[in-house]
Amino acid sequence: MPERNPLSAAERARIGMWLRLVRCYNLALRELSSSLREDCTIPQFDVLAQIRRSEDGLTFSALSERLLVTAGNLTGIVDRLEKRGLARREVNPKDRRQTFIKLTPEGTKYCDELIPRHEKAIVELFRELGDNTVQNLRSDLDAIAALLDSRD
Amino acid sequence: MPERNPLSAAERARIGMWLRLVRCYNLALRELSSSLREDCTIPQFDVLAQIRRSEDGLTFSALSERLLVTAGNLTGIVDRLEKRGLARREVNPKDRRQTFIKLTPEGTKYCDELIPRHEKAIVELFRELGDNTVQNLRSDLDAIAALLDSRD
DNA sequence: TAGCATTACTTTAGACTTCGATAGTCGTGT
DNA sequence: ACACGACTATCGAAGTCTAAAGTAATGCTA
Repeated sequence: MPERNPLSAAERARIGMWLRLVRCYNLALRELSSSLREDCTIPQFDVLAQIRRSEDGLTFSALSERLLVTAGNLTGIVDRLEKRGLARREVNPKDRRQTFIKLTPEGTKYCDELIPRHEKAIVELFRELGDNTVQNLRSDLDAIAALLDSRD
Repeated sequence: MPERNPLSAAERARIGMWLRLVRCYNLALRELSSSLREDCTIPQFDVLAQIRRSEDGLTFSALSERLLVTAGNLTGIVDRLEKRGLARREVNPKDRRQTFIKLTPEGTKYCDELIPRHEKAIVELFRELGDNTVQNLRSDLDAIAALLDSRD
């Protein structure tokens, strides 16, 4: 009998909220990745965008924290960016454990064309949403992020 | 000069909203998948949960629509569930192109233990969130989903 | 009933993802 | 000097994901 301990309305509301968040994430991500498809994968784009906005490049562990992915994962992504001539590795001479990931000049040019295009795609995707809906979502999602950041 | 066409406040708000949504999704997904880790991957769980709540099983294409993944992807996931003895394939005798995915008795037992546990993990993760925050998020996310569903 | 488009699943190739193990490197304490 | 523990990036295995091509079954239509 699965009804042994039925959920309260407040509990069901939280589950429903999560399912809706997952659905929105997946639907939007599909649109956005198909709008970049010919140029770049989303993970590669995320790495490029992070490096672009930081002078002097970023280490794998710094990138790993910002993008919420494991460092092992980044190895492959950066390999591919390097192979495309968009990024390069540069060992930190002060601490040879660390490797900075930097943009090549082509990578910088590439970013300056691609980032505004991607931002436009995001804006376009949510254009019809009411301005106050957007504001509410921002602050409510901030509340969730604060909750989750403060765990362990 | 990347400042050629600066974004309006409303545009920046939409981009910020999306970035927050991505962050919340990733943070929460990490917690939830680690709470299932020893038992099941999230995609396998999603397939099990869908089949569990539908009598007579589901076809690959029905599952594909509900879970927003490609059918090619499901082949591998169902293979693994079959190998674990939790699910089985059953060709539709009325239309031999279709395959129903059904739970084995062990699969049903497994679901009835795992699903409540996963629901509890979700509830626990968002417990501290205010009830009206939850309600607002539900309806605002519904607005996004409606927007995205109505595309092409 | 022979051809043809459609539908449903599988396969393939390439990319992403995690975890756990490994190998260098650094700093510290002895 | 040197051992120890901590940190950093890489590698390997297993799983997830997509798009595109392949295969099989079905249905339409002439």
